[in-house]
Amino acid sequence: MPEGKVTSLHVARRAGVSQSAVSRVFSGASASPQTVIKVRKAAEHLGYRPNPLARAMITGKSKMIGLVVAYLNNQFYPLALERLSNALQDQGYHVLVFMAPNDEDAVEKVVHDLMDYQVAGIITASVGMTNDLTQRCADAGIPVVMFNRGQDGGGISSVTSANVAGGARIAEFLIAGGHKRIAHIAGWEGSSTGRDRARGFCEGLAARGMEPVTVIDGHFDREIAAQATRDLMARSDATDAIFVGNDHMAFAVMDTLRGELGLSVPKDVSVVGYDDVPLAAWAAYDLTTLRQPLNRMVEATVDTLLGQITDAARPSQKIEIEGPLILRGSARIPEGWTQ
Amino acid sequence: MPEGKVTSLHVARRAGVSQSAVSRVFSGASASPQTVIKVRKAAEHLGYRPNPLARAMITGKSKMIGLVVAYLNNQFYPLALERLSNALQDQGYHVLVFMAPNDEDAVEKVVHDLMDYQVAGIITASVGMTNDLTQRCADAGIPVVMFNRGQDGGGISSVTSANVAGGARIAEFLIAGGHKRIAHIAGWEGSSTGRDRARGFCEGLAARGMEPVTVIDGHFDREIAAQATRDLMARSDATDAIFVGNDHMAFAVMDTLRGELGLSVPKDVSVVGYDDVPLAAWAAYDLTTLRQPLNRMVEATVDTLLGQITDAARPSQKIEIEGPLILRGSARIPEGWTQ
DNA sequence: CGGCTCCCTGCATACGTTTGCAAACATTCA
DNA sequence: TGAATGTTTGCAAACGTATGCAGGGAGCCG
Repeated sequence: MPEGKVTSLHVARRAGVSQSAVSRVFSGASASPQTVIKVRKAAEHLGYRPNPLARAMITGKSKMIGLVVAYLNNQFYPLALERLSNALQDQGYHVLVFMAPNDEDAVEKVVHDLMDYQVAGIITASVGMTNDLTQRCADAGIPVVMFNRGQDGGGISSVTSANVAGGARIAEFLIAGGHKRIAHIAGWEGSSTGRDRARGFCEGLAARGMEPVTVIDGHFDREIAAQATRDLMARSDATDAIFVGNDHMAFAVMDTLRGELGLSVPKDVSVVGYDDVPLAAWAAYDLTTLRQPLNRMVEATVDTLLGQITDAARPSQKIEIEGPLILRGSARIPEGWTQ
Repeated sequence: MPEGKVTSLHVARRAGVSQSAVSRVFSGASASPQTVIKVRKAAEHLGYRPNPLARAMITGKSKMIGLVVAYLNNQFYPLALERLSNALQDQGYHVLVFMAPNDEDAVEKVVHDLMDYQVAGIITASVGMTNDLTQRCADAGIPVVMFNRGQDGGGISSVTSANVAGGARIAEFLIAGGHKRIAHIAGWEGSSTGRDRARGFCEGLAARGMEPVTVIDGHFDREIAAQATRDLMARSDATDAIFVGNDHMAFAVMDTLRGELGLSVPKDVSVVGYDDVPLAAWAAYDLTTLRQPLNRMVEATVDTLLGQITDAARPSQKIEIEGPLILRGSARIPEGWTQ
């Protein structure tokens, strides 16, 4: 059995061929059947494994995908990470994870680090990028896909759920449920996701001649959402329904309503979230929410990214995936409501 | 401004020195102050950044740490990942994430992939490794630290909380609370963590002349824990307290007790978990649990790993960190109980 | 049988760094 | 002033792979 490192040269010697031949066998270039057999056999005997770093040096592209993510306390993102990583592993790629606070400089620094590693592509989740930065990635030949966030500007790919439609759907649902004073604790206004859901929701209400009691920015943060709930319920006009910009905040809203204010959900107030993270289905919350189809979003993200990696000319695309409203116990269900 | 790629050679030319000089400046080797200045200036002007892959080729060690993790649905692990990644980023390292089901072959495959990337070290979380495999890593000069899991065999480092002591502490607490029929839904028996907590718990009971009503393996799984709860409560001897092997399962136990069986926690049954993930503090669960000091565990993990990386001779160590019992509303608090 | 094409193959170079070696230089001390 | 010592520096050889190029062989057709 072999010592330390075994290289393509060792394999070549043992197989009685040149190093190039070994390289060609393992990089899928053409080689005669006999050569392939000889090389494979020698390689197996020696326990040879191609060195991906050396390969990356030559080709300029490593088999790594950079994943930039701001935080993992919202259950949605760990799951996305898990699925993304699995899907990419299946395709022979590996995930280099970077945490980056959601500010411009930090993201820029992180992306530079990623470019140093010659990643084949970048996925950002819950993180924004300036158009300037995405342009520089494009110049470097590194495709970028934004996951669960969009960008108005130029040619950057993104995969989101149909947030505007989702917001509108929830408006429709709450109105049908007979709610009269509906409030919205929105996602962070600095994110397309938060803005789109809010817009769809307000448009949905307006289409039926209503408007929200108020819209408060919850910044996707538990504490802020909890405080927003207190403020909201302290007002004189009794709010009877709250659409919360994501599940993570919705849990805080429910905790505040029930635990702190002694209100009943949905008897006193209906609560609807967005995401359908696993926790939403657990009995303690049983949250009615609009599902983001995680599996399909991950699939679309991987497809788009790998597509752009193998075919640099492929144009960027903005993919929106519709998700269903999941009816549970946190919001009154309109009579005769069919999914 | 520079085009495409700028290498150390470009910098060398502009600074009027040799390429080696540039390398020495950036790798921290000795160089005269004037050379350093000339090189730094030229580098900045050109926007030079050393290529970490080329460096890894030569040195045999990349600035990447492999992180192997089985699943991310237990909130504890995403948080650990987040903290680990941040701590390592601060030290100039980056995290290569691999998902691996907890079986021997899969882990072996994944570790080989990691070795191909010449990672400087490996952290496994919620994943076991055979002694044979850790030996091969050691042979390859790659230190391994197991996070939240131990290993009986030889020289492998691990960082866990003091699971035996924690289990015993919970036994003490539940007995002091006057519970008479105490059950344990244990963590996976295949994990040191699960075994140690169970052992400490049983020993703690025994020390006070009690023994558990029953011990069921919950496999760290929600569904299995829920079923265990049903089975448990269907028995004739009314269980009045359950110690659950981690919070993730404890939530399922509470959901089942309250939502499905209509029991009250803690009036009918006290529930105690293990981990103190953020969700445990949320009003909907308000779970009494033994805290694993995540920050200190992460710190110890990073210290140990980086220590072994910089000093290959450093012996492996098994670190146990004690955590406090966090009193909340899911278990009856003994009168006069002081932390 | 000659010429043509086509497929394999080996040679040599390139990728961007680190590092051993020896030459060059500066510094100290006798 | 000369030798001895220590510090910088450049040269060149690695690290392990991919790939353009040209030579060699096989096959086909006339």
